[in-house]
Amino acid sequence: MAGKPRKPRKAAERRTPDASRRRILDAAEELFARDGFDATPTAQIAKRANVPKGLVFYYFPKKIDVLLSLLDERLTTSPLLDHEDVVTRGDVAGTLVALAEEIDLGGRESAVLRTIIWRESETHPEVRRRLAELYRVLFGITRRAVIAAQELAAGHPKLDAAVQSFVAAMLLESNSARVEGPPVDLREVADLVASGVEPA
Amino acid sequence: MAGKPRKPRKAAERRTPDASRRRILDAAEELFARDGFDATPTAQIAKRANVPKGLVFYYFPKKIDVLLSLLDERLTTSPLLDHEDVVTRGDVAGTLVALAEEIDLGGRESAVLRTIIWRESETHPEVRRRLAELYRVLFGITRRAVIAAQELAAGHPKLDAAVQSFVAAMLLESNSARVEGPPVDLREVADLVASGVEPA
Amino acid sequence: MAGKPRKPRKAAERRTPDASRRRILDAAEELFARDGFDATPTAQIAKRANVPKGLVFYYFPKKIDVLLSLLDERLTTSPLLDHEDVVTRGDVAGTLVALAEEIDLGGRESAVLRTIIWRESETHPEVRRRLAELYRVLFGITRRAVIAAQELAAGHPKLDAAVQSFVAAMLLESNSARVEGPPVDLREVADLVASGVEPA
Amino acid sequence: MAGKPRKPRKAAERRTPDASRRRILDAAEELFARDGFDATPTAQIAKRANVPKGLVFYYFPKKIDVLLSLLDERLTTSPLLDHEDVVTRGDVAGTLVALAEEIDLGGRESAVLRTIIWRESETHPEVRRRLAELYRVLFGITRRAVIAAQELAAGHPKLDAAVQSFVAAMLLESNSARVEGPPVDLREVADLVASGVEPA
DNA sequence: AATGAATGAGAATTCATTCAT
DNA sequence: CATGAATGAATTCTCATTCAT
Repeated sequence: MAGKPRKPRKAAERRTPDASRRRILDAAEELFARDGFDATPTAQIAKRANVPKGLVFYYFPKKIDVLLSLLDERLTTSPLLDHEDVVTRGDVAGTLVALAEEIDLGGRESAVLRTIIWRESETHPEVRRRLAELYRVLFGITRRAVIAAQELAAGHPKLDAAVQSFVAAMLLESNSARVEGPPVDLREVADLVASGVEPA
Repeated sequence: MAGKPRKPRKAAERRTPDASRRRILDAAEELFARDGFDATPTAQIAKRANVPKGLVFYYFPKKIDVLLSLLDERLTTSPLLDHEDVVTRGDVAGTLVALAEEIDLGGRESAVLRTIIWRESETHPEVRRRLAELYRVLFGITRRAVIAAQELAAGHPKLDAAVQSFVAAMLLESNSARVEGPPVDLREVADLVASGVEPA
Repeated sequence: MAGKPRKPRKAAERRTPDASRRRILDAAEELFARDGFDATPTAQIAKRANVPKGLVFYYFPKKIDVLLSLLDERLTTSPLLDHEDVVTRGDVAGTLVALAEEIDLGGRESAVLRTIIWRESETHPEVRRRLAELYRVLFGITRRAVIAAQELAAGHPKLDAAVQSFVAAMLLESNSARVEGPPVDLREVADLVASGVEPA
Repeated sequence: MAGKPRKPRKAAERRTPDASRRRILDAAEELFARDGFDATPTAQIAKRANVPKGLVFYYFPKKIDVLLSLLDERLTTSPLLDHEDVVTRGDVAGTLVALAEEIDLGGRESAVLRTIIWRESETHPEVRRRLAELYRVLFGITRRAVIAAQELAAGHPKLDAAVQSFVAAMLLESNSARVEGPPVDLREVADLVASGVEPA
């Protein structure tokens, strides 16, 4: 080791601008997920993305912009939209479980989400705003799924409570797993919640 | 390896040893709660505690030890113990709501808890371990409260789901409020959850 | 984990990259030689090199890397190589004295060497390894010089002892002079040692 | 861990003042030998000596005084005196080898010596002075031993060179072993050196 | 005489950000 | 457009030394 002279780069393997930008976001996503936003130096992002350090700031003037871009660009294409396919008519519990699996807050794809949910929400107002929005989206999706599975639920007085309970359980489950805390059984929670909005 | 000798200063008017230590923990508690662990420099803790910078490290060799000590020493005396008084026999929902108010995850007293729950759990393995323990404690308290309110619930197949749902809701509620996300109505969740474990 | 963002300043008139790095090594060399490794703060190196503090760590992530780089890069170009010119055929003693003068462990050029020989060898395993290597090199050079001066010496049973004695004397001489201890007369030692490997 | 409240001490097991002082010196000797003077905090000395931190400074106002006291008090009682018993009349080489074994610069007893010889001699003028003295003592002992073994050597023109060579070899040997450098064979050096001062 | 809490001047190291090329 | 050297404020942590008790 020990600070050797640096070696010049070949300008040959030039990438398209877009490719570099994506590589940076890819790298940041992994690192933020693994180490958190604060604990990830921009230099490390650049290194993992295999781009020069300056380029990160070329595309994202402030470090927080990397996270913000991640949220903006990868939440819309993320599993947060369109979940018609998970719905099983007449089976609210089954629908909820399928939904949880589809959203998969604990999975690799949701790394960015977990980062902001469990960690960076207070760092920056922009991030906080997006977390609030995320909660809203989760509520919306879940509510729509329940109603799709059980039309009568639409006006049910316990619908909101059911939705809130299940979203809360999904969130807790993803975090509990992460810290090796006591397990949350989403299937059982789904049963409980479903029984609350099912016709007597 | 700290290099050269330094010259000390006059010692200030002596406080009792314990006083200084407590002042440091008090200051840290407030600051961690407000700004988070990483965003709180030890120098600021010292300043707020009105003690010299070095004293923080005299009592807590590593910064993380301040947080750990906070967790160790203030979680047992925290609102996490003894909640017999919130129980209303026969009223599971009422009991849960009272419990939530008593625990008050969103309140000032729980500032440290919130910090680790929502932010520092991944920073340090030690903290993660304590978060897992915290979840376990929350589950335990809630389960005992439900059973105390409704003896029949003890063997109820949905007891676990009910407990998990309500704990999850309490946690989500405290965070949702924090980020100004959509509100969680703990009373309604309590009703839903209670109906799941009540005798038919 | 360095906390909050800091705001940079205007970059000064640009030097060639290599220039800064060399300036740092130059400064470190002088300071390590004069004050020792531990007693030389990186800040002082930067100051003497007339570069900002951060640049030292840009090139040498850890302080020890400065010393290690010094050893790696300035020992090969140091007076430790090629000493054919000091050899006087048939005059082992004269050759040894000339060699000692050439190597000049006590001289300005050998400042870094002296530092690690007499002081930092135990600090860091990396340095220790290099010191062992240095001893080996000194032995090698000295042996080759003796053999070059006296071909018969090649297989002489006392060759090793002669080499070891003279190297030891060179080292002791450089240190004894440094601490104003009793003088070591290398010429006399050379005579003694030479008489041991000369043909009867 | 994490800065627990301190436990009061029983004033019962009071030691004699002298015992504490010696314990401090014992601890310092081991630590200086193992880690070097600079790298050994006074706090660690106190801990290993099992005395309160303040006591170190009670007996030794400055840290350097610990080292200085060590040199003053343990060099006179050290194996540096009286070596009549190692002398074998007529066998200079054997006498030198026996002497080296007796002095045992590489052994545990000489830890302090090694510390100052190889490391701290430049730290403080006081120490440097003592190192010079140490060299002088080593020279004296060795010279006396040689003369005792070989009376004729007293006026021998190569006596000084022989003494210097052997002392140098002893020093190099202890250091070379320490850093796992190439071995120095003191027996062979003794033979070489002895042959230089033996009658033809 | 003994003690351990108190003190603060550094020391090493990190890192977001700038900017000349 | 791209790049990597440059920058310095901020941070954690160390430790000899003092001193009230």
